[in-house]
Amino acid sequence: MPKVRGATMSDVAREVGVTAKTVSRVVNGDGPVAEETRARVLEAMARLGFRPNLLARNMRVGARDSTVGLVIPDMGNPFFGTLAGGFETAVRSRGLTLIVGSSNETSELERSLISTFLARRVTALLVVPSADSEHRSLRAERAAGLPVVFLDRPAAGVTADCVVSANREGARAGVAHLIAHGHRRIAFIGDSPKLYTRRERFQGYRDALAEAGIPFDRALVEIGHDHEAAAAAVGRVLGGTAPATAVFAANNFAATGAVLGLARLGRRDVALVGFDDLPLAEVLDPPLTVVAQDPAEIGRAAAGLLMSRLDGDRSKARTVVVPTRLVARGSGELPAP
Amino acid sequence: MPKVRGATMSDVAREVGVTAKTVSRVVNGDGPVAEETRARVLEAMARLGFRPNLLARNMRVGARDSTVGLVIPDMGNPFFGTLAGGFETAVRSRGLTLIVGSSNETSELERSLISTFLARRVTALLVVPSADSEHRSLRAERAAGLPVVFLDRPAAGVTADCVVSANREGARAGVAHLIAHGHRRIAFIGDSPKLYTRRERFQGYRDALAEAGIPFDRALVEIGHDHEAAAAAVGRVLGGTAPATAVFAANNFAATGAVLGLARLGRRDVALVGFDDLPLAEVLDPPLTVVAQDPAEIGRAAAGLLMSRLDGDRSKARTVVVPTRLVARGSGELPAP
DNA sequence: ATGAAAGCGCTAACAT
DNA sequence: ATGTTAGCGCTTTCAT
Repeated sequence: MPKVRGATMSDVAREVGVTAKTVSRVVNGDGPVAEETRARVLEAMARLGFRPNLLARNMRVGARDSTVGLVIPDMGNPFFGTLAGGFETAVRSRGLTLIVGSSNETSELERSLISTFLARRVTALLVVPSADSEHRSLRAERAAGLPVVFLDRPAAGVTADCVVSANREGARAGVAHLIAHGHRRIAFIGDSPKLYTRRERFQGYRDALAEAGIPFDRALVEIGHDHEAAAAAVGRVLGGTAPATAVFAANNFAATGAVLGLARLGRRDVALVGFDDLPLAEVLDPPLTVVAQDPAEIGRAAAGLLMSRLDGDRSKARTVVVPTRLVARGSGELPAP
Repeated sequence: MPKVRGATMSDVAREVGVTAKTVSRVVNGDGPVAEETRARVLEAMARLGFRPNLLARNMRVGARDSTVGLVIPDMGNPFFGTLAGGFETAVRSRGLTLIVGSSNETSELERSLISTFLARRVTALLVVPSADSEHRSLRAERAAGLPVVFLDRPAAGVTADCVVSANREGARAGVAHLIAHGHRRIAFIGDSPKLYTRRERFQGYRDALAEAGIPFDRALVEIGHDHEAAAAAVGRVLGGTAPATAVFAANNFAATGAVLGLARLGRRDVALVGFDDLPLAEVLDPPLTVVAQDPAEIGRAAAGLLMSRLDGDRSKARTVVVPTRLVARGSGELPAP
């Protein structure tokens, strides 16, 4: 294993015939340094390929590591990727670097990642909590002043800052859109009810029905964890004596599954609104109407929350709700028969 | 700004009435410690909420920081996200943490990120180089033993390990697939020729034509940087006196643009093969045939390369080519008229 | 304008 | 089985 040790300040100092402290002054531009000395130091730095060791600096200064730890379920999911990107861009100017890990929605990996991040003395912690995790252990860290923000879903076990989408209101708006086009039999296809986002969106669905005075029908509620399950669910809600005329798909998989299911059935008369946008939504036939989330904004909001905490804001935990936006493209505007 | 300073080994030691070194022994389980001492140390650690400071440890041990710096153009792009995920999973067991930054395809941000990572003394550096960047400055780091791997595209200025998709061969296979279905007038819609991946894929396109003895026709080559441009390009190659009967879309945008363009023209008779898979490919009508890349495998391959370097492999720079896979779904199997 | 000494939190290499 | 000393690379605090 090669020693990758680079030149240190002392190395540079020795070259020039000064002390490490002088080099430090040149590097950080604080104390006064003679022009000629500075020049020679800079020259030696360049010649030796010196890079100041940021970790040693942080340690001596007593600062935490200039990183923010982010735990997301899956880096390949563009929702979380975009969120991370929005956050990173927003904190970059503050000199913070993003360190990420994916939990695969398991509480074990999540715990282990958080633990690593804390051992690294991250400046702040951002977590998309997995379904079954709890975070009592973070109370002490929070009490000690470590900013903690939960993303996309609130956490169990701690009260902490949190940024979520307007799931309930977004779903309400999506379903109201279908109702406005004359539908009264609207199916809901979503995740398992144990998921926070599904519960919220389901509430929004019921809100919209209630507002319009449409009775709730259990038979129109289906679970579809993946494409195929959702496609099958579409078949069920479209059958029976009082079939649905419209579908509200409460997540990405449900939406694409619904598209697939409708295509297989050759049904071009069923209205469809999905929750969360898809890159190909507009090339579908008909183009898919969705309730779009704004993951980059969730990241930015988290960054804002975090930075205000770093600036000394000790007020009680806040929850930021990031608005969704109804994007009407065609599939949701099919009229009721 | 709150002091988030946690308990140190000395704090724990003082509590128990031993020396820091003893606590260190307990934490790292190296030297011998009396059962009773160990118990009391553990108790004190728990009580004080002690977390060993990994950064201080790495510094003292003379190890580099246990992170790998990864520079990608865009975290929201699932290709890079999946790549990062594949890498992260593969190196996790080695105790390496991923630190990421996005360059937005700009050489300035890329340079700045690399610089930050080097200042943090990352264990290794992974870069998806932006088009106009050059990395001469990394020669010294490489020479000093820092593992550097370029991803998706080779870099200018340094010879280093590199992992890329089988762009040329993949494109060749995709176009050959169209030829096998009787097409002889096959359009190529892709990025600007200054991009490495486009150049490779274009070569593959020409390889396939040459193999089949089909003359190359400049008029069938179009640039489409985004959906709309690609959709428009489709219109052009389908017009004229000798229109295309099939389209090879050399990237994601070109592929979705082509789908859009064909839909707008109401053309269901034109065969289409895209390069790089899409989550919705199978719900399109007809389902989209693609040459799928394997971003997770690119990440894993990079991890493998990297770890062998960390294990002392000093052999000359290697380039790993990750195979692509033709996924026939329907759009590519439409027969030539 | 520059330097000397001490120490951030931890551990290597010795003691004892 | 435990403690001492020194020092990783840097910066603080005081000198000079």
